[in-house]
Amino acid sequence: MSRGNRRIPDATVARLPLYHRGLLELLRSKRTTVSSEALADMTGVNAAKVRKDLSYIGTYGTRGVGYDVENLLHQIGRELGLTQNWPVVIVGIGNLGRALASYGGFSARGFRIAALLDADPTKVDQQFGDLAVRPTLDLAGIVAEHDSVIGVISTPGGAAQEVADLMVASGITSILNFSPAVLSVPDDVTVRRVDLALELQILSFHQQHRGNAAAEPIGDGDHASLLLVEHNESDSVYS
Amino acid sequence: MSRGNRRIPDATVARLPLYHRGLLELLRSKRTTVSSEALADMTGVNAAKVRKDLSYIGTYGTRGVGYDVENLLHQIGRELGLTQNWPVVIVGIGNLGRALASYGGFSARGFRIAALLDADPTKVDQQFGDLAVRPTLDLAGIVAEHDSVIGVISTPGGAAQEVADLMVASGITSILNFSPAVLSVPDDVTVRRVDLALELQILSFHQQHRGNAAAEPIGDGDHASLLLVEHNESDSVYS
DNA sequence: GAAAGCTTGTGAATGCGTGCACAATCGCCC
DNA sequence: GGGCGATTGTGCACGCATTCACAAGCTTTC
Repeated sequence: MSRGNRRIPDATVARLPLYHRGLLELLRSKRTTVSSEALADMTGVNAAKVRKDLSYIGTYGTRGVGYDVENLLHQIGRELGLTQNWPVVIVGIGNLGRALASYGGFSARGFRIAALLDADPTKVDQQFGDLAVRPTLDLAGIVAEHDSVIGVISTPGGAAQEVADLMVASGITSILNFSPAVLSVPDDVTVRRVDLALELQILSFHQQHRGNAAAEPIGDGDHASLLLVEHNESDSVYS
Repeated sequence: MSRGNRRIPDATVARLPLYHRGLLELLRSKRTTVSSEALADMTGVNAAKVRKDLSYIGTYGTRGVGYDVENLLHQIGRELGLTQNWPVVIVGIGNLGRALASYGGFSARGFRIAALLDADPTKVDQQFGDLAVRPTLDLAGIVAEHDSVIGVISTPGGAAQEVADLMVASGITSILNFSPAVLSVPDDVTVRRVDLALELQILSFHQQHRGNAAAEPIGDGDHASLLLVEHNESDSVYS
């Protein structure tokens, strides 16, 4: 909407929050303008890429000077929809759900935790901060009370699809999924998945393929001794 | 090493853990073979992409039949280095650090939490599960005791670079960074960043650009009323 | 033992993202 | 008021990733 009419590439969307954070920092240190190169250094991005990214949302820079910090911050915030203070509902109040519930970074960046839900009756009514846990089935009612709720799933993998279905039925169209499950949802629903173990496994790959001479993998070439660590999802961060 | 001699593309590495998890599930349900299409359905990936990804690590399929679940699981696990039971050290025992410490998914997938560290003296010696929190400065000693430690940073953003420097100095070459800070490290160190607020902001973008008729952004075109939610990183998930 | 039916592995085409390089433009100074 | 240094915005070329399409190859059936 407004100026930037071209479609914004996904890769750019993923970096806009990075610039937003960098600009916030500059604002606090009273800088009024910033060059693409300075912003690039702060965010670990190539300077040309910064300029191209910003060009998708409009022409807010001044040649020979740079970008006005305050204005650019506002424009990016508007593009990202951070002016709206989106209500967030967290389903699954295990270790991770609790950590998310007390995460200052959410409320500090345009999000407001509207409710904590859990299907376990022994968890219902427990108090975290100024919110009490409510039964998962209250979801539809809560969504109806707010505009454009964003759903967060921090249940074990086994319950995730069920929760997602409930979210979709309640009218939620944006879901952040912390469970290892791969969710299937209608096309008009956006799901982002954050998988903690997966990230470690990717690191493991790099560690393994670095020259580091750590012990060779066990059972190389002989997979009779198949490693099969138990796969118990119940006593996890989710429950 | 061994068969797959070609370099494996990053995009493929990021998907291997997905296949690994899918295969684990198949193994539990006693399936002995699986086609690329079935695996694709389970993981939400295109079938041709599955085959190409797998072809990078070797030729383990049988035409007309599919892949042997047990063998493929072993091969992917070996490629990812999951046979090694990597020691993981978590620095920053706030809400998130605690959630990670009790995360069953880590120990269930080839990782073992070797130590919990925090710079705050009031946190030191607190017990979580069977581990006591130790001072951050013990890091070098702990790394020396183990092979190929993977570092996890769950401190507030302000302390992250300092912790990263300490990790690098201690010999750690793989870091998982949950803080919002952008770390600068030597080229031979791999850093992956998981930013919870960033994920929500990406969702916010999609929500905003969906046709949904939710209220237009406040202060459109007039950025005098700049949104400036307070940016207090101290009372967060990290502390 | 030949034919039919699957399924893999991969060549080739396409699309997306990245980064260089440079013209266009601005502010500043003399 | 003109020249100079700085910085943006973007055309273009390159490389990586995705997807299609199909030959190669295995198993089963008759």
